[in-house]
Amino acid sequence: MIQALKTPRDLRQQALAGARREHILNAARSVFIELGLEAVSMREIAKRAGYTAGAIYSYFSSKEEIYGALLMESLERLNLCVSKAAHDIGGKTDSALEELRTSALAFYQFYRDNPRDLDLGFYLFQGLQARGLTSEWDQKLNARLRAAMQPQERALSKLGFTQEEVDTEVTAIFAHIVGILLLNHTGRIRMFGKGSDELMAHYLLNLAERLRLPKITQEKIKLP
Amino acid sequence: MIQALKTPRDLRQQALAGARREHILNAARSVFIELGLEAVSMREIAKRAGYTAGAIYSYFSSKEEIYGALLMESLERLNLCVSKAAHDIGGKTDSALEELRTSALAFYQFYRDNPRDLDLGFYLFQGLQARGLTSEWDQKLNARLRAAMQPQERALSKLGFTQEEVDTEVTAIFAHIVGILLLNHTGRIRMFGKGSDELMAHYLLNLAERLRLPKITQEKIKLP
DNA sequence: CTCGTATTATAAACAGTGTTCAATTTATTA
DNA sequence: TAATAAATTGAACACTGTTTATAATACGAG
Repeated sequence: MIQALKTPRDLRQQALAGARREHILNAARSVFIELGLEAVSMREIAKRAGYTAGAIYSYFSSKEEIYGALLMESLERLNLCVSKAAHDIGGKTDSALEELRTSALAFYQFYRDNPRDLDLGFYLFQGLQARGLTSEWDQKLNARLRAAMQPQERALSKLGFTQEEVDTEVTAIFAHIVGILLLNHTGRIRMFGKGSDELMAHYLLNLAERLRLPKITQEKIKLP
Repeated sequence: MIQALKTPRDLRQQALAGARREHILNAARSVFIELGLEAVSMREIAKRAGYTAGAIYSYFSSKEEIYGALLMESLERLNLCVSKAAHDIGGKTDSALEELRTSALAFYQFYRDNPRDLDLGFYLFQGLQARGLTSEWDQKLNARLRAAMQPQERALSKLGFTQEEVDTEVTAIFAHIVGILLLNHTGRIRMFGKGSDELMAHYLLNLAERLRLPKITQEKIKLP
């Protein structure tokens, strides 16, 4: 029977299905937080949710899609964290540089203090499409990640950079912070006898000086 | 029968075993290069080596140990590549800054042009001990990775930095390059509409300016 | 050359994994 | 209450890394 308009019953069932989906997501998050990414299995998630492994596939098309949903949540928290920090400092100072530093620092601290979220990000962002996640997911996640950089972009704009320069600078800052986080996360940072906080502080200080540099034309440079 | 000294036969067998180990390693490398890290399985390696999966365990104690051996090879190539670049430029200029840039660039280019090696590094360096690799492996791999930074350290020393400062700077450079590579590798760099070469060029230029900065005391800074 | 010993490879099994699907139970409407 | 739709199961499938008893092979000693 074809039914174009949704009856009240369909709506109710849809809501219930949504709640069940959320319930499974909670179970997945709990096992992820407790046991870590590598230990997450469909059967373990199902056990905690009071289900059988197969049942989960009525609500998620794959395990990776669950990861995707968890990562989306994570990025949402990141955005909350960063924008809150930017807002707080915004009221206390009119220095765009301080805003930039605070936003960058908040980004760094979020992942420093929530290593599981870093796990998830590193894992899933490597080969989204390779893991069966559609490019729709890719775009959504990208958008939320980039949104977390927005306070920094605004600050850079205030500092007088052109849009082109803002893009370059924010990417550079992002790369550096991610690099520090990765080094710290993999323990490889001990290789140099440094701490990630130390490195981050060093970078933020240098940042202040670097942004007063004369503008540089990069067009001439072509790496071999 | 206890035999302290090795008989000629033992030596011969040991050599043969070594050759077979190398043969298996070659098979593993070929499947890794062709199919990628995720597609590597013991049975596939065994098939290419003309073995059965179980036989491999006479030569490697685990799959991760094969990865470890491959990563060690990879780091050896990296070292060759970087030190060659540093040596070549060393003859052409007496500018320590150019040496620094060239070494850093060579490091970047190696991984840009050999994404499989980056795969391996990212995968294995996350949780070496978590994957059953002994801390002996950890130390060896760390040493080879750090060795690839040595030309940069030497250049920084020439530039008059103290050992403490050299450590900080080389770690910062390492972090930044790794960050760029990760961004590029995961495709996340398109998020900002930039290319990794562009970013790297930008960084190397800024590097020139940054290193003329007045020395900074970081001790005062404590991140919350 | 043959025998007995070591070395080496095999094939099967084990305990997992993600995923699919026919069958069954549960819930809701007519 | 009967018919229909939705939700859940449990078994199966094709994998994975790893272990181990068994069989095949190579090799030196007599």
